[in-house]
Amino acid sequence: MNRNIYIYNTLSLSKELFKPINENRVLMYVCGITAYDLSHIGHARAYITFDVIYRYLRRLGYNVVYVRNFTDIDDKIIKKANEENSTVEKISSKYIDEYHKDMNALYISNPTYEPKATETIPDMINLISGLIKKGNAYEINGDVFFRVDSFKDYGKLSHKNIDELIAGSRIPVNEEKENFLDFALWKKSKENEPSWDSPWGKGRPGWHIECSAMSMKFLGESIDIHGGGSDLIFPHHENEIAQSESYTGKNFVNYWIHNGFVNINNEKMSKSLKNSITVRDVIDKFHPEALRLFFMFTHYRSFIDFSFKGIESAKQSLLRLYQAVNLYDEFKKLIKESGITVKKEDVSARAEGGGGRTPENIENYKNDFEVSMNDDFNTAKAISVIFDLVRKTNKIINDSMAQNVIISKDAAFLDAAVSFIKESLSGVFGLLNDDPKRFIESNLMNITAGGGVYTYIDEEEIKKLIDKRNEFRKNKEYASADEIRKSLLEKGIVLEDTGFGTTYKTTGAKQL
RNA sequence: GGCGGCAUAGCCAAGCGGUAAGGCAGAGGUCUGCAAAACCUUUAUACCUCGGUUCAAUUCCGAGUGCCGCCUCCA
Repeated sequence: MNRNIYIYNTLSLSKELFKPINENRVLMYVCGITAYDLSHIGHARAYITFDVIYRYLRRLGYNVVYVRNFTDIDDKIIKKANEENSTVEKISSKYIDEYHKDMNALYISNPTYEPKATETIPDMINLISGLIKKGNAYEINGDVFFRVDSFKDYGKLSHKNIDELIAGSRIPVNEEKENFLDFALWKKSKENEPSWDSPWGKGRPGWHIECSAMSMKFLGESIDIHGGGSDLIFPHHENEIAQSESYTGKNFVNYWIHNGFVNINNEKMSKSLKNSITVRDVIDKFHPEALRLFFMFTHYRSFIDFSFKGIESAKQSLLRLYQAVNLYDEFKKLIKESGITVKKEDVSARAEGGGGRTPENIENYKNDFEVSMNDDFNTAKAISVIFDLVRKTNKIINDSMAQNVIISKDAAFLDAAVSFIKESLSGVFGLLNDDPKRFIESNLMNITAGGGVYTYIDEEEIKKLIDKRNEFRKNKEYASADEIRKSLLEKGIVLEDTGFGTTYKTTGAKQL
């Protein structure tokens, strides 16, 4: 296993050789959601990105301790609770449940720990007290703020300088604070808000402090990787650094990893633009793995423009992957049952019709795959290695079936290749969770309206017509059979005669 | 205003100093009553423009154009 991973570090804005603090253990923290609404595809991208990183590091033999938190106390949750005449606790636990459903549906593996902010309040209070003692924070009437001026490295992650931040300020200065950049560590609670006792009276934690507290509680004062969406760089992660490093005097995080945003029509997805798409919107219509693969095709740091057309394309690619694995399974069955001969004499076999193929070495592909993943988790490149392999295995199988013979070197390569395909797709990318045969069949049966156009279909009527047409076909009355197919096509229904009967799908272009 | 990112075939997207991965769509072929599906083959000789460095640039540097993000809660 080649562990020379290069990771793009937001701190240095460059790729750095990854060296974990402990030789065989990786400490990783990823900022989770604020639980007040259904997860959107931006969340999906973030957590799929880190899921792949998590899976890959484990595959390289690292023992990864992975923490992904929940923010279950915050302004937005309080607002939602008020709107729905509910409680903060009920709202957050509801959306945590929904989130888990989505994560499971997307085959995102469970982190080692999933702490909630509200379970870590005492740790936060300790942290804040320590910061006050050290002069890094101050209290004003029950609120506690972090004194940004006290941390000389402020801005090192987002590469901003404090003076310019002040000059470019878009928000009104809070007169109470010493400096408008100072951020809340502890907020005095208002009436009817959840609150906790603290040395500064009843209140609740500010947002940033929770991640520092949870990271330190579960992983220690210094960790290897801290990740999240690129929108968290400033101010959230910048603030985390300030708090944590002021408190411990140690380096908080060695590698900061941030994933790029999901755009809709080339614009940022946001609630205010009313263009946000939930995970449910996608997986109601497409296989969850299509979303995963859609993300894998683009490097995690790039923007990605979401469209159902793109998912459709990814779905087709996914089908190709399943088809390849299925073809192999069928082929193995064929070898067993009927007689495809495995020839040992490579030279003569190839002369007879092996196609002059040069024997392949699976190690080259494995190496290319690893080198790609080691280069800042370049999944797009790694997946292209897999597709190369797919073409090779399909070809070997096709040639062998046509000639009724397979040379032993090809047979060995084929076995090794398919097992690598399966293992890397499922192990690293989290794909191929379904049985290939089932996946393919359900896909052909699937009534898809391409491009997001829904079509009304009278299923009974179509089934009757299909039966009628098959009668004609049995009697070799092909003209009448074609007539039925043609009439359905005009309504946007495509018939397909497959090995397991006649199926149909819609073109999505026409309305019934 | 400050900081940062991006611009590669019809679409999506890797590559980032040695002459363009991969996917989708399209075309041709194999198979099939015909089709479809599947599989194979095929698809970039100005890599936004103009300069520069170099034996060599899509890749580095400079200028320009066009998109986008952060600077406010946000994955």
